[in-house]
Amino acid sequence: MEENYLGSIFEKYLHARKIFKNKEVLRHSYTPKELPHRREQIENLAHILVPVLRGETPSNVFVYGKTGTGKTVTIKFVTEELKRISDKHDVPVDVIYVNCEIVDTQYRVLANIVNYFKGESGVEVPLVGWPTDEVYAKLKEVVDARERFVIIVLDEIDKLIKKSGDDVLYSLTRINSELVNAKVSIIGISNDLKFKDYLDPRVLSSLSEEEVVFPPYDATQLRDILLQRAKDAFYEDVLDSGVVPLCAALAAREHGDARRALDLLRVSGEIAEREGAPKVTERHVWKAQEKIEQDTMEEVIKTLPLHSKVLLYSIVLLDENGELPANTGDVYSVYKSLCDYIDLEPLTQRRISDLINELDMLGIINAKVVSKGRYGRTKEIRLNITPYKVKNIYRHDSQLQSLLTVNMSPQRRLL
DNA sequence: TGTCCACTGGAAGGGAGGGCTT
DNA sequence: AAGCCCTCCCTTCCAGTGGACA
Repeated sequence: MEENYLGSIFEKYLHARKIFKNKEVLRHSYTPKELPHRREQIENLAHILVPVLRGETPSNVFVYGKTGTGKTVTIKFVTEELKRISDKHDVPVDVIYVNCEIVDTQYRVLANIVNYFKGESGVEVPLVGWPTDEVYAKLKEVVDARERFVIIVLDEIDKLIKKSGDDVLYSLTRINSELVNAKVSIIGISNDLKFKDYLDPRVLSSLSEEEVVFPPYDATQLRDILLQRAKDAFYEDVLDSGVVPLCAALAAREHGDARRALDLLRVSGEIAEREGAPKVTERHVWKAQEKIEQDTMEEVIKTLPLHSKVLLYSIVLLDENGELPANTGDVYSVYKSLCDYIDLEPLTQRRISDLINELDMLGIINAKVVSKGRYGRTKEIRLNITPYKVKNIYRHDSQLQSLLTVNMSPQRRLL
């Protein structure tokens, strides 16, 4: 019996038509051979970088665009192409890619650059320990070891500035005056324009000698991108004709995010595959949309700090009691009882007020400031997710499991 | 028209923790 | 190791406020 059952699962998969030819093509990290609708940006960047081939230092570049507008992939594409051509003409070019979301301190950025050359110089900077000055001196030494062009790509540069200030940029943008052999130029990538305000004007003017803007894709452009990738990712005829347009339309709604579009297409395929369906249909796309949204929401809630989780649970309880929308005071009193229950020192109402705003920003709840006249000014708080989902997530959280057994009387007494 | 509620949200400052410097 | 500094999280204090109600 057991074997028959298992057997039938295997049979089902054996006979199901294969969906994916090459799933890698749909990953964010994949660099396609062609980038639709980015010709203008590619040409701009090429113009900016082309002096390298004549032995001149190219301008620094500042690249701006929202997430999923193809900034990183375009830069990678252009720099790889530049390297290919320059190799052919015997112009030594090194491109160093630094993701500042991960490498987010001055020290680590400099260390990363020095370590890029460790094969050649034999110098390796440890993760911590050296004074920053020394790393910088070492950097100059290894970079200047011979005549060459060094292009430093600082992706998510806004994160670096916000965390560590603009000292790194200050030193990197004027490093050329201290080098004899090598020339350095910088490509800064950001999805936040406001971060420029934090920059020293001298750094800013030096960094944005040239600027390249990546506007969001519209639905038609997203469709072209998806079609191009789908050709390599899926077997022929497994995609219903409505699938790609729907993925494109849904992603266009989310500020034209190509990453989101690719995720949708990939997850749709995965769902179809798991169902053993012969084709990917629009129904699978809707399911994928729901899954992605749920997954991100779940991830957000899971990584919430403890007090925010307890706070969220008090809103869940109020919801189950039919007492939403509630105001700050109500939520705070339930929160305090819950803290009491699990032996947690409660935060002050002032702090909770901020945490409520944070939950609102994350889209988990809605908090609107209203004035109830005689009855004061407060926030009106609503839940944006079903209580069931929250409980489900807390089920696996050892600190919060005990909350799941708590019920609330209509007088808001915990039972 | 004024009062007064139930907060809001700014400001200042404490303390823990982490990284850099000495 | 010790000192310093910065950042983050949080508390305390408080002036400010939109509008129902008298």
